[in-house]
Amino acid sequence: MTTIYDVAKLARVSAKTVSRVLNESHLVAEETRQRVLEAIEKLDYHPNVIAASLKRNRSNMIGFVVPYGSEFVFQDPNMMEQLRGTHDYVSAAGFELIVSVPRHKEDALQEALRLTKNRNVDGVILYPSYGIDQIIKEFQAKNLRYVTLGICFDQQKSNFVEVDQTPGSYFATQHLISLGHRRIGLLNKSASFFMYNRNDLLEGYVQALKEAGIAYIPSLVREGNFTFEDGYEQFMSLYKEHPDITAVICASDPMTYGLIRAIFDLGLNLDDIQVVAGDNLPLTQKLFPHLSSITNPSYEQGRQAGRMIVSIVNEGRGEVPGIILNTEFVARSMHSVVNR
Amino acid sequence: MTTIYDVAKLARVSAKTVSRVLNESHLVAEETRQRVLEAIEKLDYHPNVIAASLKRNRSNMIGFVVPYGSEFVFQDPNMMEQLRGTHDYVSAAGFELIVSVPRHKEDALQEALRLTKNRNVDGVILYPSYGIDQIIKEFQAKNLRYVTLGICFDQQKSNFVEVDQTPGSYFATQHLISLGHRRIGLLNKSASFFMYNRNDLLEGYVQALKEAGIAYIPSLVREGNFTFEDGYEQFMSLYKEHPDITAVICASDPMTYGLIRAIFDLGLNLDDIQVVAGDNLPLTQKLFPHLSSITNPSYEQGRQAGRMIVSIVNEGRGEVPGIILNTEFVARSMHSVVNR
DNA sequence: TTGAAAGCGCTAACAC
DNA sequence: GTGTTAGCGCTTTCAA
Repeated sequence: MTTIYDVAKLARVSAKTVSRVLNESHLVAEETRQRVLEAIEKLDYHPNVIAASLKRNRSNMIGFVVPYGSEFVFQDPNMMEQLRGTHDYVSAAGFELIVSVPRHKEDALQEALRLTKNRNVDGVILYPSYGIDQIIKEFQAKNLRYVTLGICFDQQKSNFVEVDQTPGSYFATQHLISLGHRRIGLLNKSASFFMYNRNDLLEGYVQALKEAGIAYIPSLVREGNFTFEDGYEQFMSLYKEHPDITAVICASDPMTYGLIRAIFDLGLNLDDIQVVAGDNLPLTQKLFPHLSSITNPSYEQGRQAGRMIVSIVNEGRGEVPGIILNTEFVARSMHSVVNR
Repeated sequence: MTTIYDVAKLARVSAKTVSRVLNESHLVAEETRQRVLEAIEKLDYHPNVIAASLKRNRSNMIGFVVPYGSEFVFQDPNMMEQLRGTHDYVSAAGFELIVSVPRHKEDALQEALRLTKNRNVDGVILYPSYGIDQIIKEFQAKNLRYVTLGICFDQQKSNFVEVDQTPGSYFATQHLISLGHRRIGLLNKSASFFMYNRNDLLEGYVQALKEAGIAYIPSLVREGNFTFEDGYEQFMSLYKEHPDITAVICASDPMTYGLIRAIFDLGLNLDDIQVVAGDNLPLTQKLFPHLSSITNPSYEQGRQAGRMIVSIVNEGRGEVPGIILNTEFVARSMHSVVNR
């Protein structure tokens, strides 16, 4: 196996000079540099990054740790968008991305700690889930690098990238009201996903209703865990209780698919119930091009988390201010109630 | 930072004994072992995997390298299923998984070589794409570890996990024929995806037609790159040329979605055109529960590739026999032509 | 069953 | 602009 010393010998310089050419070329005389580069080329030399990592105490790897199990993660298009955003940023910044989905979701946080403490990675991106406040305290106490996708605990001021869904649901509700809808359902995310966060989707919905002078009826709001199945079942139950419902806003695209399937199974179609999709994913736009949608900046969220962890690692900072991204609303349909 | 020496000192043993407790506990007296474990606990010691990697010349990381760009990869449900299969196997075997999607697809193979030569990873899982024969030769010459998802070149006998799509398309075609269909379209994968492989989807289709005494009409077969857009456009063009078509078989689920969208946009529905989906992905089953489908063992393919690369790395073998997985066909619909 | 010493391949200090 | 020396934290002879 060819090492830096083989290159040094062939180029008639010291190992350190080879190292300089590799890492800080500008500190080396051009002539020497060329000789070294030739030797590298001739020997097909590839620096051993593991050795460099040991010396530098830096692995140039970032961990992406998610709970919920692999069948959820890799099949959830939003999580894939987040992962994609992180991958793109982090790899452009010269880091490798380690994706880790622990077997049991309870292990996720320990896994993140393990990756970091073992110096496998320079920092991790994490999902808030049960028990994370303790883990974050440990990260902070030990000065380990982390960023969370969402807020972990009350008063958290730093190291998070959150999405505020208030604007999306507010404008969606407003739009539906302007089309004449009065009985508007909301398939909300479930309370267990809020962590210490406010119930933003509901807030936007309630505010828009209030401004229009429409009574807020709690039973028009159902909760689910972002899945197809929840979307299906919650709408079935919602429709049973409120057969006069004319529009529904969804918290996620998978829920939207479940809702649409339920609509078809009830013998209805998308003209009977006005649906607002939850994420505005490419696939949803293609499959159901006429659906209005809340947009969810998943890719950007992952990307920002990547940017944040890279800057934390590169600049040695322990904390950087948290970021809040906003949802938007895209109107695509003009079906009003009276037109039906 | 606490090292193995700190633990050794506290436990009043040598560093090597601590190392033994960590790696080969059985060679240490139980009493000593307990003392060491206590010290590890007390100091919250976490072995530095980078240092161990350097010494062992083994990183315990596997690379998963794909061409096509991140917006394709992370949005393609089949690739995610493969990734999931690889992740699950590889992480259960004690490896970390590095996911790498080069910016430009032309860089993918160099990226795989780089990861391996730099000792970032112990082995890589690769997609065959243009120019891979050369790269594989380099892997073989330098005795580097790799597995390909599909066959790279003529006569390749080892280190691949391939899927043979003949059975799926054969049974799908047979099924449609038994329902009375005679004009059956095939939205095939494009020739550039075959590599040195045979055109298996077409083979199964042609054979079933032949056995039923139905003429094979080449213009009923269209090609696409597995995408929604290709499914949409190819069916539009197919239907224009063959308005008497009554059934279509798809090479992938994304193409199936495009096809279905095209059917709707033409003012037809799923009773007019009998559709056979391409992959039998969970989402497809949920969205279109009545669709018959070819099954594509993507998860298993990824898993087997993981198993293969792990055994290559662990047992130091350069080559293991290739594996060929089969597609199947799941009949879910009984719409015959005469019933319409 | 345990330990001492050497060294994996690189880079940071410090010389020159 | 370049080289020498030491050492990152672990594991591997080899000896006791």
